[in-house]
Amino acid sequence: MSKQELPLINAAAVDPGACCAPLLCEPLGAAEAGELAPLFKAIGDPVRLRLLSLIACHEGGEACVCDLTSAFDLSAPTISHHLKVLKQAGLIDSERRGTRVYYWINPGVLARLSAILGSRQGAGMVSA
Amino acid sequence: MSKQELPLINAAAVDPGACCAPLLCEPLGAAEAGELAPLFKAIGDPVRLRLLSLIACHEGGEACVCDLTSAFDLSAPTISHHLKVLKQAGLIDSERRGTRVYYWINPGVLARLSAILGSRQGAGMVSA
DNA sequence: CCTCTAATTTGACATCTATCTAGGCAAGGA
DNA sequence: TCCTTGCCTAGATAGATGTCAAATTAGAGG
Repeated sequence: MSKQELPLINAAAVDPGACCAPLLCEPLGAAEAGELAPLFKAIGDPVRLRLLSLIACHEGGEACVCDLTSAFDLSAPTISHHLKVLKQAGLIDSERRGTRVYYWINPGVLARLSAILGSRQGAGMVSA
Repeated sequence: MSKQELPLINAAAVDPGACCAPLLCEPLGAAEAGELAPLFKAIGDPVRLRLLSLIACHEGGEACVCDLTSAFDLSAPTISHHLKVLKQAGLIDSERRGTRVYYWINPGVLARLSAILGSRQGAGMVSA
């Protein structure tokens, strides 16, 4: 049915020079998959996806926990838990400043994930 | 610390015309997050990530279950289960041909995810 | 009609996860 | 020193998830 749409992607995948979407290029090894999957898993939760977005879009590229908590109907410990998951996955980083803790996005990781899913673009151009 | 790297991303985010990385552009709404998260969750498992890659890279852009099962140290029902998850997420599609069932990738969905994570490129160009 | 192969469904089980309440720790101000 | 604010940790619990063995369906041939 939708097989007719595949050539477009595969054309990019076969491209020898700029080939950079492993997922569509060559079969992902078990090791690589074991490395990548936890990253996708981390953003595979609505709360964490929104947290990531809120942090990225917040003024100055960083947000304190109090800003984030107020955006959800969840308890503070729950938000804290999700932030921990994102941080352990390497998607965000944090720093305590006075009484507050600020979080910001680790932009390279997101770009890498995008490149892996995309057919080609976004690999080299975004990271730098 | 890594705040110095953000402006690049944000520059793209502020771009009024081509702005298409919601996650980095504007805070993701709960509804959108609830729609996107299951997709990331589906690829947030090493086995499913490899399955997706195996299918995409297989000759002809499609693979039968027997090809896939042999690549893992898992029982057939388990593979079947993961394929079902991927299919229900809309990432793959399938068709029975004789005694075998063939799976292929739904390329638009992957491109969309890539665009959402990427800072800009890959949004409009891949979908067509 | 029986059998063989390919794939899925069912049911069970152990593990993981999201969430909460209660309590603790750190920084700053009275 | 004591209180207040901001955030995290610990422990508990209900529900989701990954896996397998056993049973079931679907197609192709004897």
